[in-house]
Amino acid sequence: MATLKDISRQLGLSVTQVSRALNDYPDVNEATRKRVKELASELNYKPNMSARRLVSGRSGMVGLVRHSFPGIAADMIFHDTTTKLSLEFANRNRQFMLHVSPENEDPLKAYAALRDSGSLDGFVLIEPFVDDQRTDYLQENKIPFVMHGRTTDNPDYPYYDIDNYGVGLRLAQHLIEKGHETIGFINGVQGRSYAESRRSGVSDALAAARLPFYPNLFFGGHMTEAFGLVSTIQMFTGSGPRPTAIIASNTLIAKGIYKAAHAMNLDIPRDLSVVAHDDVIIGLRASAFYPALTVTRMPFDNSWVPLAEFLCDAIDGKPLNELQKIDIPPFVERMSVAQLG
Amino acid sequence: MATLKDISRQLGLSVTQVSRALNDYPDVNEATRKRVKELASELNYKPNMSARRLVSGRSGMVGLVRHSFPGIAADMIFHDTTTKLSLEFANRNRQFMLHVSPENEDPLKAYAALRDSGSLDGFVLIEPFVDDQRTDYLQENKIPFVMHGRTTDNPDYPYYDIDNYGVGLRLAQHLIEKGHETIGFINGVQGRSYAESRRSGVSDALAAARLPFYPNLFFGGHMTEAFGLVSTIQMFTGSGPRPTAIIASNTLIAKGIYKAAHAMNLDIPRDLSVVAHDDVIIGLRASAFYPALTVTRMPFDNSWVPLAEFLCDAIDGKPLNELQKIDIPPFVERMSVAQLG
DNA sequence: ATTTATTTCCAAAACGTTTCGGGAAGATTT
DNA sequence: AAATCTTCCCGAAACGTTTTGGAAATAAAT
Repeated sequence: MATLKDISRQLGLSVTQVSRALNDYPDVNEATRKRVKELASELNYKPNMSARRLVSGRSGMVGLVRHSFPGIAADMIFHDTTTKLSLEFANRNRQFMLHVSPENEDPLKAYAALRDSGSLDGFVLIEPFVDDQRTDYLQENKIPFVMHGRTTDNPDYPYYDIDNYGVGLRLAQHLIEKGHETIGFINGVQGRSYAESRRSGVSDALAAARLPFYPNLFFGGHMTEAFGLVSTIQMFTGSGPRPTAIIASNTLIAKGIYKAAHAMNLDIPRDLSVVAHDDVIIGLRASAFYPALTVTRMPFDNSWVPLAEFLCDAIDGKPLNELQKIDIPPFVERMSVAQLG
Repeated sequence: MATLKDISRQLGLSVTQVSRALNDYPDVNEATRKRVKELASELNYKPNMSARRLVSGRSGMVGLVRHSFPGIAADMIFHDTTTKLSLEFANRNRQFMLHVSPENEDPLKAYAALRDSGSLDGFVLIEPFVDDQRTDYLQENKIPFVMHGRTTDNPDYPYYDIDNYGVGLRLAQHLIEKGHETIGFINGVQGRSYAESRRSGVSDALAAARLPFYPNLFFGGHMTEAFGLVSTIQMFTGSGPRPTAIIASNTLIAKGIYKAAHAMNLDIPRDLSVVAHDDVIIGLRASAFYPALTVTRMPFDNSWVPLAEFLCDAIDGKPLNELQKIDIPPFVERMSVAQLG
């Protein structure tokens, strides 16, 4: 409720000087600064954000836009994302807006509307597709953003990602080293860039070993336990070759594979080997699988700090080369792979 | 980027008149209004929110504050709440801020800081306790809010709630009518107002039938499947009387009861009857239990529209009596209760 | 004694909108 | 012909900051 004017009046100073005192400008007497700050905290002065924004052109707010869809309430990873990002931004004195847009609305419209109205400084983008329209649009309109993932190998915008190509490569190589030749792969949704990168990695590893990539042993879809289970059963009931090992794109899928193996009386790893990438999803520890699951491991939680930091820095105009990071998930060998031959 | 001034200059009008034209004031010629609106949309004019806020004193933004805690990522109901509320507010042209405050921070401070800085018009409060500090604080500081639930029976602030006393009463009465005399109750966290109300309902129903309320058959805690399972087993392995029926405060708990019964070789409903309140949590349909679960039923999803509406209306100054609503969950009898005696 | 720095301050403009108090022109009533 | 409505418009103030371009006073250097 108290304004700069109130403080300046009570202290016999100008509004200017009060503002400068509070913002730690050098050209104000230390004694004055002290008086100002004391009175400010006594009056419980809080700068009016709207006024500050109006003059600075910044809102101090960042946002995340997502389409509503029927299963949104069940999307734990999205939930994790929103809460953790909100916390990270709060720590950086930025406010976090969650905008869930109606299903029928153009997603790009939401970005523009939020930015043009001056209420948002930038965005966190999640779940990129290989062919993603948002990056072009935002770049054209000079709207700052940071991407969780990448659309291409070496994009010209801020991002945090993990080496998904390496994940696919490493997991496949491990199975190959162990003598496997008929390898299944249950991946994430086709078109999602992380999924395509992993696919390339797997594909290149197989090609390098002159092993075939069987189309009927490859599945792409939403990474749930049910999807892993159904896909595994299809691999074993179809007409094509049966796999001796399966690569899972996350631990939920791996869980489904374990359940399918159990249902079909297959022993892991004797009859079927399994490897996966482990995002360290809550309530699902790869080391607690039986037998313990061999994985590449990189917690999702490692993303939030760089994402928040990069976005804040991007808004503040830091150069691009300091706003990009790729983590390489270490490989953790456990008990879920058998040596063949 | 385009401002009122740009439009006024191009049209040879005053800024005033352009503003009034766009805001549908009556004292502007229809022809003029049309010209203005056309040019505005052609220039892709979006009113600057900061400026509008500065003069109106409102921000057009509402928020939800929650403490971070270790299990926050697993809290599906909270996730449901945030996404659905964000959507509802977006539909009402309000923006939704999610503020997850650090664990060590005073929650009340966050409310004050957000309000005083003029960046938020009001709050949605969730998960009230019987002894909740927030309502007093917010009312004292004249900060608008709406409560999901109630702290007392007939509070003087906007809220949406269900008749939790009635839920407890109805479920207990049903078991009593069926001849049950030794009834267990697995409730939500003690001190949460919905849990205390249900407890009163159950307690009153038992008292009216002159039946005892066994302390060792009563459990209160976080409503998870694990909690239901463990509590049930404790009821049957303790030294006190064994229940013939259990009331569960939600369907997750009921699921735990079913699992415990299965593990202990108890048949539902022959050896143990179960009733529950059903919030219609995603992925857990009471009608798909085996045997189908008898419940009082009121979807959580019914809350979002009144909550969003009440908060918007409260900010706009509507009278209190139009901002309160209590839904009464209908009773749905299925197959999980046996007739005794 | 004059110039040159340094320190500490301020008035005024600017950001983009809404709102208040009129005012001019034309139409309608006395 | 004068007075009274309508209709349509506008200038100026206000909201609370930050920023710009100095200015006054004192200290230091010439």
